[in-house]
Amino acid sequence: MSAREKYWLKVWDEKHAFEPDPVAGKKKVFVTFPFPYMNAAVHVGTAFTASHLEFYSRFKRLQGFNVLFPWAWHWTGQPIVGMSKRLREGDPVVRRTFIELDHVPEKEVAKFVEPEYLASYYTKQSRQVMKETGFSIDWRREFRTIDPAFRKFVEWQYFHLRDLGYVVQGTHPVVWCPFDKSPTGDHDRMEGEGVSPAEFNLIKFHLGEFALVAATLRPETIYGATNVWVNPDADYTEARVDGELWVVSSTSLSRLSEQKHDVVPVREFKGSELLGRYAIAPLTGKSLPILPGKFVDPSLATGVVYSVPAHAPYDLMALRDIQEGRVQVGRQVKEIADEIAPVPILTLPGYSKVPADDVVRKLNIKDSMDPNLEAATQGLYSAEFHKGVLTQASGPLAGLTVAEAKDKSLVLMAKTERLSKMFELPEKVVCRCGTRCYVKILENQWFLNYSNPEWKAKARLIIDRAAMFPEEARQMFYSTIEWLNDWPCARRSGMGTRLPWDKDWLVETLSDSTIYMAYYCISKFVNMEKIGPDNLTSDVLDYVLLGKGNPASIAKAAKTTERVLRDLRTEFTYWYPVDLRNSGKDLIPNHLTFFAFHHAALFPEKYWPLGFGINGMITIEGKRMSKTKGNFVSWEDAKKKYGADAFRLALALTADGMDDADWRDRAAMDAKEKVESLMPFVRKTLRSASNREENELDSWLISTVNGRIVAATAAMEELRMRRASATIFLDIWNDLRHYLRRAEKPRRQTLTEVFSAWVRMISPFTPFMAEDLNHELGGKGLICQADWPSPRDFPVDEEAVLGEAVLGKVIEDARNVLRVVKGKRSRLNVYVSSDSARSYFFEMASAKRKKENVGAVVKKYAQLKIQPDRVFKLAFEIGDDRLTKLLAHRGFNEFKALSGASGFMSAELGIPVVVQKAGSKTINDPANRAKDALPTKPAFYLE
RNA sequence: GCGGGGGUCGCCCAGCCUGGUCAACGGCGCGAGGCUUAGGACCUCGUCCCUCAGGGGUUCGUGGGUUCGAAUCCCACCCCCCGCACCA
Repeated sequence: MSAREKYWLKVWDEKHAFEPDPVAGKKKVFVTFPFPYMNAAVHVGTAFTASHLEFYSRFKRLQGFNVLFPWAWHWTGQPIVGMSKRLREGDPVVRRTFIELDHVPEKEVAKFVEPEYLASYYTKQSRQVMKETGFSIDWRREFRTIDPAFRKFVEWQYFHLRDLGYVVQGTHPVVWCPFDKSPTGDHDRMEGEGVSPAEFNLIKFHLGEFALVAATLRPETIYGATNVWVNPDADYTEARVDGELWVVSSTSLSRLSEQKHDVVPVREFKGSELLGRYAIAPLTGKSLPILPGKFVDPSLATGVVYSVPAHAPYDLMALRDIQEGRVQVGRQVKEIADEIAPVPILTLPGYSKVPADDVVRKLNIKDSMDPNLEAATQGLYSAEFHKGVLTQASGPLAGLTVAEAKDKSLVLMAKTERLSKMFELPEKVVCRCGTRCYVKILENQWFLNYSNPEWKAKARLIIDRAAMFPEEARQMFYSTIEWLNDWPCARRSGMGTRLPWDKDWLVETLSDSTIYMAYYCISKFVNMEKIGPDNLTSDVLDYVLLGKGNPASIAKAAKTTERVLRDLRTEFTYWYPVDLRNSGKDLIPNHLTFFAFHHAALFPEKYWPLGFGINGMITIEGKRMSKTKGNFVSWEDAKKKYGADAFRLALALTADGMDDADWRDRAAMDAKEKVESLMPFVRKTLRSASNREENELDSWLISTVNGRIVAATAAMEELRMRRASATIFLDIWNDLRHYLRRAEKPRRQTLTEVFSAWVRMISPFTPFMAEDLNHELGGKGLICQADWPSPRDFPVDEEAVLGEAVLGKVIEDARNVLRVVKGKRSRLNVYVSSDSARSYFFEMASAKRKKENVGAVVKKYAQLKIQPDRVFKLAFEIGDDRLTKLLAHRGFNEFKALSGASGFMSAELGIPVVVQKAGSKTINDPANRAKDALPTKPAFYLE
């Protein structure tokens, strides 16, 4: 960190510049960021998202608002604990992450076996780097989500949600790790990402007094069943399940019992024992032989399936394996199998009667072990589902589509009690701990009832009313609200707050972070030790957050003072609602929408959030950021490498709206150079300035700055930081360059005015440099407490703007001519249009505009010999806006503007330029070109 | 599959809502010149094709359409990215 940075940090700190308290009558802005999770230090992605709030905060402060930008740290949940645990178990990958990627000293890593130490280390480091980057955060309100006082706040929230009926209990299938004794989410899996429980139909085939229970996802194919498959090598069990006698694979018993089936095993035997026996199918009543199928996985559902060779490639190939002797079976079984022919049950356009045969041929599949069978199955199932129609062979299902037949077959089988259900994972899932997962039905789980239509409606209302930056994000919120179902809001493990009425459960991490912005109003008092966790009773929080109850008696009961309670209430009612919450777009489908839901549930409308800012995700040099791939830039690395100001500016210039931001070293280095050269540029410019009268060029610069202020202000208001910072750093800089090139002598007064505005405009982005520059320019006080420039102080002089625009166009045209015309040239004559040509043009243009007949005008100026279509063409080229301005400023003296710049033109074009006015008597016009001149379009003659 | 966002002149990207001032902003890269002992930085000009008077031609994923006029509006299609839940 540089000495200057240290100095200004100290000054801001001493002045308490970013520690706002309620000020009655002063308008406020309350901005928040979704706290970062502390299993790692903050990175450039965090910085990018947070920087929007930082720039916005500083901007709003300059606009005179009382701005609160607080910060906190998320410790709740599984990953911190998980990393600690893996470290304790000696996992080398975790250790390497800490040491090589996060640069944590060995000595510290040793202590990371304690999860809270791990989190506190990263918290400390993150806080430090954020401070050094100059983030204007009120650190007095900082907290962690496991702080005792915060826990009281979460408990309060959950009591209320339960009372309101938004927390409900339910039963639900989950992917379960028997070792961790916990649901295994996508991110916790070694294998099987994206796999979720599917509901299998269990179809009972009568086998004497038993039911041989086959599992299927395609019950509508029952009429095409030709046999039943069991794995001859696997163990099967006769068991009493829910009071019935079932035959299923032995391994399925434990899973059935996890799914609330009542299971009592009776006798275990090998699958081969079943071969050659017959089982009676439901609906069809057909007696089907039981055949050996090695492809049958005993650990998938019941380990029994029925065979539909006409429509299932696996079944077809398994059957042929036996028929064609590729699989050795007993003679009796072989004879049975030889008798079996596929039974088609549906028609599929573009396929033969036996579609399974078509696909098998097409993919050149040889036997039932062929790896292409999976793809064949997928393809055929999907085709049949969308285009298949059941035939007469399917009896009552005839004429139905597959989807319809599926439903009807299930209804029919349920009627005859030949149907049961079981959840199963369609693919293998392995937990990070290495244990194979299965489906468990969890009972009495706690859910947030997001499916509740009234709650949804209220959440939608928040989105309807809130400001949204960018606007496109709004639709994503609406879709999320529609799609959101009940959310399990409690877990068994990790850090966090216990459900106050059911201490076996911890409030899940996303669910404890929905209204915590309100807690920033309380944490200030907790950190100042004006109130402690023990004082934060339900009644106290009811009073502070909802205004309920009598503060005097509540204070007494809670062993605190009425004064403190009233201050807390004032704090809350002053800052709330949240004016702006900014985050990456990845949080829309969960956190941000939860945030809306919970505010809708707990607070009156006047405290509902008012604004959402959404930005894209960050990539590094065009690639997704990933620690394991080494494609990772920490906040600290970036800040150290480029310096605080340049890092901030680079963040601002990266992206706008929901576009993904690409972090490039090259661009950041560029920003660094800009930042470093700004001060020398200002110094040099001022040294070259003199005191003189204001001229047209000064008016032009002032007018231009007016437009820049308007544009930058609008962009800041909409959180378009790239546009704002580009206007401020690139456009204004270019304007100044143009001014300096044009001006023979830059005017000190003009420059001072522009620099004064400029330094304030750059300050949200590069606050350290802005303070330095302000100091350099002799500004008093702190720039972070100055006023945002007003366009009113930079009046627009339309004629000066016109003059500069015409000059630019003339130079461009002249360059074109000079480029194209070869040969000797000694000077360029520029003929500004005559007064009569001018009048002609204006009269024509306004007549056309008023849709009047132009004939009279043409006649009136006939002696000028200017073709009317030239006039229209020029009017068209000039464009509506500028034409309006020209018509409004007929006094604009084009000759004066251009002749005043003849020296400049000569220098720019590298050839002497002589500006003359057409129609004057002394004009030098050997080629008779002057008559062609029109307003803003002078004629040229190259000598 | 569902939902959202995109495809622009070598690269990154602005413009699209509110059609014409768009051969299309800005940055990078590249070329020329200036400045400099030199390099870097900085400044200027150029960077789709053609053009000896400010002009012309062909462009904004593909194919249609609306319009006097489309990168911008409508339709269809192709391609890319992101999210899809018991988890931060």
